[in-house]
Amino acid sequence: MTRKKVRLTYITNDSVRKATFKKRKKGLMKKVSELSTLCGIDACAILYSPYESQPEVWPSPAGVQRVLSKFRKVPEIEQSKKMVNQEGFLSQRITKVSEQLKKQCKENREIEMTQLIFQSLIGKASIHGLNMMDLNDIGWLIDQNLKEIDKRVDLLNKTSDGPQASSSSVAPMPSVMPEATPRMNVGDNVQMEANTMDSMPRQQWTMGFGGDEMMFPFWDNTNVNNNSIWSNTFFP
Amino acid sequence: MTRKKVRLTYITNDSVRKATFKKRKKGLMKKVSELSTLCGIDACAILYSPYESQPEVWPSPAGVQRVLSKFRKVPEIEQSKKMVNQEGFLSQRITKVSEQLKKQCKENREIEMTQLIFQSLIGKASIHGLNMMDLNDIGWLIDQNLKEIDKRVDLLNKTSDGPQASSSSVAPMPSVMPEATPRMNVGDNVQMEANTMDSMPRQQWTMGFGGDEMMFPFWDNTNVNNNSIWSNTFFP
DNA sequence: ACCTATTTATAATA
DNA sequence: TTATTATAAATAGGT
Repeated sequence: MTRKKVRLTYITNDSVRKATFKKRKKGLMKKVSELSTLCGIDACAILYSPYESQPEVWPSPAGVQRVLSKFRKVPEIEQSKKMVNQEGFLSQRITKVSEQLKKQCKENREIEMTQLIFQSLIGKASIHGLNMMDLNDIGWLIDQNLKEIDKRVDLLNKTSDGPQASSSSVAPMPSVMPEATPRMNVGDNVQMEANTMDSMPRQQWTMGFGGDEMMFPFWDNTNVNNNSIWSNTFFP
Repeated sequence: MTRKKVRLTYITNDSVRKATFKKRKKGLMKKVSELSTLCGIDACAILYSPYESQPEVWPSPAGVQRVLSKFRKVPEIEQSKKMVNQEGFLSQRITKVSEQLKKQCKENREIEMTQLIFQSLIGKASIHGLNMMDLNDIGWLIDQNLKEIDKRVDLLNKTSDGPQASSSSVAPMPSVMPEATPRMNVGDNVQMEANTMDSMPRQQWTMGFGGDEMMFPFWDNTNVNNNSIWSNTFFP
């Protein structure tokens, strides 16, 4: 897990696999040891490797036997109860990584749109010709920024009433970093699950619409929320 | 292991211990899973916690049973052979950390002595009044630096014979960093083992002695190497 | 539960 | 193989 993000796949190169095994075995044993010490629990680990004829265990043969006898006393059906089996473990991870992916996509989207806004402001790009989805998101972003600004203005007004307005009571301005580039670190072997977005109708700023009314009310609201050219999986 | 280096001791605070258990259990299971996948080996882990009535295992009850039956076939005596038992594991770690400690002390010593030299050169300190051990080490350090310089001079002379002496063929000068401060990261609960130093007689520069002869040859060489005011556990 | 400053683990390399 | 180094991952303490 360094120099490169590791691909969670069988290592075909023999020497690399052996080296990895040695390193990770050591790390794993250390982890078991630490967990056992820190939390005062009974634990054991057993590893079979092609490099040793005998299994390698933690904490000791006797310790393993003790834990095992404890384990065997429990009926099979009971065992499955609170157990972390491989399938459950993997589906948990898939869910989690999918969430990460969604979050990352959203972040990337925000950076891209912010970039676009800045490019526009310095005349290096134009928002003319953008599609509705992009415009919508840009509007949303600008809205957010305006809200932020309002909040800060309020805060400053309030704090300046006091005898000694401590500047530290004001949250630091979020940096927008026009030079930032989108990141996409999702190299994991995970399929994005079906779109489960919860995008909501939102107020528009770019179009000059105010209040809570929807723009283009002649559109079907139930469809606006899902899979239309106006919305996407990114915001809010 | 973050925000603070963790003390490898039973966590007395209940809520903290539980939180730590949850986090580390997750991490451990992930590690076992990865090791199994990456290296294609059979492995299992079993944890007993006061938080669940049943043991928590990886990869699955069946998987555990399979590994266990394999394990139980091996005679007890054989099991101990290549096994990483707790005692062996800990003594391995102690040895390793002791080595780290020694290395760190040596590094600190080198930084201190280098600092002293620089302080001397800019008139902020004087080497007068130092004890023999310090002087000896300083001499050794200066020797090393001189050797380094000679090596570089040789290299430059050689490379400048060629038509295009690539400067990249010359190793970068080691930075001595007069502002560096000694580090001491050894907070582990490890006792430094008995001094096993292998310090050797060395040439002196500071005293103006040249060649291979020892200074003060009337001293017993066999004692000079170990536990004298002339030498310590640091250099070489 | 989430966040982030740090510590650890470790992949690639020498 | 062992050591070093640059990065990714784990996680302690805090919100």
